[in-house]
Amino acid sequence: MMLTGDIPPNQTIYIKNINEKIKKEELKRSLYCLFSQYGRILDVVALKTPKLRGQAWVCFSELTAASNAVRQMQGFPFYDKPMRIQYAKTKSDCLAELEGIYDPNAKKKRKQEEKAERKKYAEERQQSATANGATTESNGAPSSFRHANQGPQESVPPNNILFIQNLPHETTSMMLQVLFQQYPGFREVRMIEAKPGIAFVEFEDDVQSSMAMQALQGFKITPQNPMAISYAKK
DNA sequence: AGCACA
Repeated sequence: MMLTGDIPPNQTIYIKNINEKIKKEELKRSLYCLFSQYGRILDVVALKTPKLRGQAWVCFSELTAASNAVRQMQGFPFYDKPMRIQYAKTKSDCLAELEGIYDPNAKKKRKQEEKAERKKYAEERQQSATANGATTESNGAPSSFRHANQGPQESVPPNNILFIQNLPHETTSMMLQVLFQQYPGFREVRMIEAKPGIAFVEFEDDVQSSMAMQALQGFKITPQNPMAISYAKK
């Protein structure tokens, strides 16, 4: 019995039943966060046009990553709605490009109204330039954080609350929730308006917080922002 | 429910 509705395996997964209230850029980042545990992500595509809202595509560099994601993230509570995941029906352009078989002119089935829609969303797309790590793997100087110095936190003993630093300023607590709730014992995310770039994530106990810390240490929401996770000072 | 990408 095929859960994927008779669609043959594809390196790209198609996700539907996504909460439509989430803004496009946040959505893409969250998807990137959530799915990069399965492998390298080449691209995340999400459009808010009437026909395409509530859906997204995540393109992996390996088919096995896509397969694992389809199975293991099926029904995952994403912004309060269970994800419905299938393989994509067609090959992503980003893959076709890699394989040198990408022909933009082959897409002539496009209708006028679609063009109009695209135009409408064009500017929005412009300012999203530096979104996900996939396309922007700059191998410059290794992470020069300026850690918001939280004082002598060198030897904080393990506890159930994690302290997260070096987050991009646009990070929302919902994004972090999506990321951290994958780990058992997750309780809540707390952020402070006046202090962007940091967050506190509470777990039921220090074993569970430690697991999450280990799993997500250095996780990049954007290529420039590897998370620095430590235990919070009590 | 809905399969796109300049």
